[in-house]
Amino acid sequence: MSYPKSTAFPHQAESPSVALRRSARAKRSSTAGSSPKRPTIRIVAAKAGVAVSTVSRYLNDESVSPRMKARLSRVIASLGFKPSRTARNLSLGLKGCIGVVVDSIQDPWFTQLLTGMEEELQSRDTSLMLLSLELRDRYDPAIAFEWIDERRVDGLIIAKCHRRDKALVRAALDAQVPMVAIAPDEALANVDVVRADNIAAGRALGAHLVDLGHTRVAFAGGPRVSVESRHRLQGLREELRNRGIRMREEDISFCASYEAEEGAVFAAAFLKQPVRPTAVVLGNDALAIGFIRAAQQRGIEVPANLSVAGFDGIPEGARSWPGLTTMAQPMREMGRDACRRLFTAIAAAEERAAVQYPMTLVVRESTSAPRR
Amino acid sequence: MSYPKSTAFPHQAESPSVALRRSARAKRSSTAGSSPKRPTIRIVAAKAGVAVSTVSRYLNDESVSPRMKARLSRVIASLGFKPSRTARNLSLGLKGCIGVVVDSIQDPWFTQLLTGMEEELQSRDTSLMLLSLELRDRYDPAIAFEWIDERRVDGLIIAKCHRRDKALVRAALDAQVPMVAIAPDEALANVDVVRADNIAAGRALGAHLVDLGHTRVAFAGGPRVSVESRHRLQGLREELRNRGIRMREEDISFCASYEAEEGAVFAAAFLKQPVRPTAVVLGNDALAIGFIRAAQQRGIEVPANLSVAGFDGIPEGARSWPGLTTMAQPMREMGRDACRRLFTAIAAAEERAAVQYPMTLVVRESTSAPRR
DNA sequence: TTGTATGCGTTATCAG
DNA sequence: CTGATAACGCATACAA
Repeated sequence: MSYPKSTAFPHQAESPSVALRRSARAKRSSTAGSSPKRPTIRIVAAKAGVAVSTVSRYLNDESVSPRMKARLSRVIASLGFKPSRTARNLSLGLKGCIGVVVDSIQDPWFTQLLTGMEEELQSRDTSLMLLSLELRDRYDPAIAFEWIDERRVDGLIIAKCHRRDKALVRAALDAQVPMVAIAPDEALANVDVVRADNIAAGRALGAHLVDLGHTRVAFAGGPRVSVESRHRLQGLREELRNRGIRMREEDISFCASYEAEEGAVFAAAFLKQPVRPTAVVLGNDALAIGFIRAAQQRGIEVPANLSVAGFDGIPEGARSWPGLTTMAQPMREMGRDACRRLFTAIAAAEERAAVQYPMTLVVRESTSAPRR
Repeated sequence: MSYPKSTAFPHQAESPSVALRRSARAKRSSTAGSSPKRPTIRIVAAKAGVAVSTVSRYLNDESVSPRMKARLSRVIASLGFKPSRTARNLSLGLKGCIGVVVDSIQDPWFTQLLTGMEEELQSRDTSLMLLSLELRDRYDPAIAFEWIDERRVDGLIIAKCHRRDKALVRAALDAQVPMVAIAPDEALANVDVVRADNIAAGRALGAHLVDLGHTRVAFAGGPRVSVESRHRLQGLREELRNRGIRMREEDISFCASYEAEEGAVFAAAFLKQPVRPTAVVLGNDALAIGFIRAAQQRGIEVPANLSVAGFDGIPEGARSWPGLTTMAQPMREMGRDACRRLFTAIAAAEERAAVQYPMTLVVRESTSAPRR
């Protein structure tokens, strides 16, 4: 049943270009009518008795007389004509393709974003190229630089832009490749930014915990440099203070990354304390999930012994037990918006802007009133 | 801090085509030297003192004299020339883009697959279009049909092809759009198929459980029509029988889908039994995760009271507690292979094939010896 | 092996 | 408002 290695991968022998050329040749020679050959703008023009330029205008500007519109509309429908996006792109000097860069495609946070982008790209008939910066277990932005240098993409979306990506951002800026950053870890000048309102989210989560009766709350963010984490902490701290609770410095820490493993690492240290906070807020859901796993491993019951909450609202948080209380980002909408902004930037280099989306509190089982 | 709705979405006002045309116009008129204008094959030819066709051949056939090769290689390097993929595609009648269809992009199973595709597509400089068949909460393959009818993609990869997708497969076949199916739920004729060896995987998991000392094992698959589930069960059953254990019909069932929710539904029924098996194998990891959540919710300890295992090897299974014992598929490699096969199919309509990849046992915390 | 000429399907320019 | 024609950058018959 298992496959013989020798026949399982016979596809590397031939270079891509050679293979594709053979394809085209075959297509042209096989005039055996097998392919009905799609109609072109020229055929439409001929059948309508007008010039191709008129058809082109009809397709774009619409600066055509009503009578002409009606006629062309009929001819196009009867022919089933669909303009060739490839030819259009060649003429316009576009690629019909945008690049999407992220640390890892596997990140569930990104997956939701991608769903939003999918929606928007479909309606534009634009394709995308994906790049995981850590695909091969080490940071490697080389391909992104190629995209920029060789203008292989019409624009760039960079998700969770870190400090280490600064060179990438600069390259895109220099090459005048339009770019949108989603939830960058740092403030970015001259770049469209789409992110959630983290300060407000921190406040909302703080309110939730205070309402439950907690009086000592810990926070463990992602990397210390992450502005997202700092804002979440800021909001949390503000809300607690407004409610008369002052966070202790010893209850505030930062993890090496936003990965679940680091949440577990933090848990190991945190749970050693003889007397500890009754609730802990992690910098994101992944950290929280890693934290809860480590806590359960040690026999700590969540939320009976300890309330835990996160940020992002990834689906995984709803599938585990206890379900994770979190501040959810409107990821799908943010993904759509990032695409829209990118397209307007591609169309015309206008002024950059930054938006903030509100997050919504999702209460599940990982938070409860503290034990008295 | 939160955004005013009126300014958050100013991007829908203009039609995509109008916007893009403005862009091109701007580019051409702004001859202010801002864009260094990438060199073309014609410029290379001129600088090398040869015909463009020679350069083209150098780029593709390589049927060029060694001296010419050396010269062109130098010129191309000095100019930093990169061929335009758009122009190449137009000439070859290709799109430079493949379509990838799946029930939901959010499926972690698919996410791993996508990572493999990413690798392969990068090296080919090909982009992709994504389609979630259930993006808008109901099955809607309309866009996939458009891709096929309008030849908007050079080929199609369909992940987890179900019975309901038969019309799609037939349309692609009729339109002669090359296609590769990954882990289809049914047997498919005339289509390249990439899947894991589910029978062997079922056996391996059965061996693991018998080795632990289990003598009564239950199985709950995905939909009854799924050939993947049936094969997994078949392998499991065979291995148990070989070890002298006969599965009871009452211990075999199927879920309405492969989603976590259905695992929880099954758990509700399963856990009602006064006397029950000491181990349960779910049709995939998602079902197993849903099952475990429901079990924990009812105070059942896994694996102390019940061992649980799944198939697929999604990352989430490693992040929960207890970690999920599973048969892992080489998803990344399968994603790569699917792309490779698609490209060979695009290059030349050869005979179809089917491969099976071996799965590997990953033992985590959700399985243990049964309580005596 | 190399050069010439033409085609791929669309848009932009400039007359009419 | 409409038509003719030159790009866009590359591939390929065919001839040399």
